[in-house]
Amino acid sequence: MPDRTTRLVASIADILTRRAGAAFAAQGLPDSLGRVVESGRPDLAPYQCNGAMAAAKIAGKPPRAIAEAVAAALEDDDLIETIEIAGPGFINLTPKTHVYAMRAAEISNDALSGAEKVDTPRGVVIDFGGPNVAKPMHVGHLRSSIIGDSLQRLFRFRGDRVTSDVHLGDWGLQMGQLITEVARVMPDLPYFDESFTGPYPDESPVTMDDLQLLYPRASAACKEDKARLEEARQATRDLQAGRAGYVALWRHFAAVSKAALETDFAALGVHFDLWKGESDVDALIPGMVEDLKSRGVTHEDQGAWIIPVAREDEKRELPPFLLLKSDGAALYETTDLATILDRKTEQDPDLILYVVDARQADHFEKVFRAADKAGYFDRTQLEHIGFGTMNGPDGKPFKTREGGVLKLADLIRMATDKARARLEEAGLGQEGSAEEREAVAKAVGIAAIKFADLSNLRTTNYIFDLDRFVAFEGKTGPYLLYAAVRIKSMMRKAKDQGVAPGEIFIGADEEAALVRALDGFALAASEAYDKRSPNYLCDHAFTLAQAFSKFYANCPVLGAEDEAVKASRLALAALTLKQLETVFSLIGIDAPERM
RNA sequence: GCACCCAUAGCUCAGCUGGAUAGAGCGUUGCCCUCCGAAGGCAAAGGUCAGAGGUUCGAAUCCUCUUGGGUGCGCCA
Repeated sequence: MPDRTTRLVASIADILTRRAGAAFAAQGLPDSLGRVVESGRPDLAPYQCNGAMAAAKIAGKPPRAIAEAVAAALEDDDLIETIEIAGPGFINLTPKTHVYAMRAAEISNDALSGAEKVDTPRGVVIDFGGPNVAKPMHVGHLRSSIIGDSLQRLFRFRGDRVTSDVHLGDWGLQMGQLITEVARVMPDLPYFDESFTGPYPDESPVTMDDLQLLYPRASAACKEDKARLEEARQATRDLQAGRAGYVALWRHFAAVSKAALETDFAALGVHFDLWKGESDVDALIPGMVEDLKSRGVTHEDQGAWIIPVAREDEKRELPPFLLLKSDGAALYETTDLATILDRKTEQDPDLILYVVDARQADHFEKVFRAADKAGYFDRTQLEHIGFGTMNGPDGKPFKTREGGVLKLADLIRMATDKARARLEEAGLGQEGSAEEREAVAKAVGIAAIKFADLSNLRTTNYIFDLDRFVAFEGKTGPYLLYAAVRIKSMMRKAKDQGVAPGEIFIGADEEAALVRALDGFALAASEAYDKRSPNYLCDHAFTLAQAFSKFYANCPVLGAEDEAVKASRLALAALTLKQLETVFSLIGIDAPERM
């Protein structure tokens, strides 16, 4: 039996890092030099440490001498098979095969599939989605929703206490525009009669479809006509001042919109803890403004109340934070600041993340600085998680063929249609019921969209190409689902044959490589967490699926001659499936039983 | 004008705290199903990492400049 005196309880790279770090420390050098990573030259060894070269400067010794001392110290290590020095001082490490077996067993028994919890869990509010009342969700909301949802899943997974908030756009000028538009179309409604004493009807005078038609019309009219715009502004002020008819009408807008939004988010598989909106903090604004005035944080400038946030030592021309417009009305900056106050009282988070289009970077910088300056919230605990836009094939923000914005619901339907066509074309998943086939098509469509979005670097723009996303070959969501489904199929077959997973041991190279891939999850999860970038999770899922495919092609599982090999390989397959599904749960996709 | 994001294979993109021969996927050209789902595997071709300096034993990565593209910049959200 292999030597099992040492338990790992960390990734293989981390354990080797500790061993190498100790060897550096023994030479009086910083243990951080011992960092071991997966090798860039897997033909030489699976892991490498480059610390000796960096150490040469500190120690004033040739790097090879340092590397040799490290190698000598680790020569008899119970985890290391070979340790070799190459080139100027690269230390190449090959772990003993039982290290892989031990690590596989650990990951298998681990609730987090090998990932690690954060050291100190924090309370985190994640603000994302950000849809508006009266406007249907469109592709512009897609990234915020998908990235934000993945982040809330990941932060929870790693142990933080997360509160997600959709932060509905329900309170600005757009509401006044809408109210005045409805007044034009249906002037006889009681909402516009100031002498009306109520009660107002329970039934909304407008449907979601009506709103979608009325809002763009109102918006365009206000752009063209100044008087029309002033009318909308006045209505906005009246609404915010509590004019009963407007408030009643506004409630209908909100309720009708929310119902539609809930449907969209449900289709996307995105959940929010809170459905708060800008209007919810309206009541906090007068007190906040008073507080800021009395403490001299804000002052009047050109008729408006501002908080200067530009700094002397920087060249950028950051405009001041606008607390109140010259007409006394609040802006979205105002509600964002008030929302910070609200969250401080309600959740008292250690961190607030705003998953919003990168184009709003300046806006958030102003809000964060203002919050800090007012003493409401520390700047370091506020983060704008910006993202690039989704562009069409022409490299410009995505538009439909008609030039309009594509609704989210239509996008999902398009993806599902394509997925269904591909499934039928390939003759896959056709044995189930019509309902099952439809569910599979939808799962594939959603996985295609989400994976394509999340696998891009968060900060860059990306080109939307549905055909590429829904392709079943290559680095796509559907391919990942396929990889998982193939394992599920194998597990069913194993059960039928009475084969059970057993103890994992490593014989073939592909088995070791598969465990190395599984082992990489801890790093992927922490990178994704630290950088607030789910693309590390996507990369990991794909790397793992690829490693499994190689294993699958070269290592017969149920066809293995030896019963112990069969049981070990089946356990590896089961473990891969488990971790794959864990990663899926973090990027919000779901593998069906068959497809 | 100022600030932010970006430029890597024909196309779409990765590249962690600077490390060896810059990686995937698609596409192209071969090969592999009497064998667990070939939506797969193996192999080949394909690169002045936008350009120029600098720091370093070592730069796609860090610094400066230039070019080219995207975005934002006082009372919309």
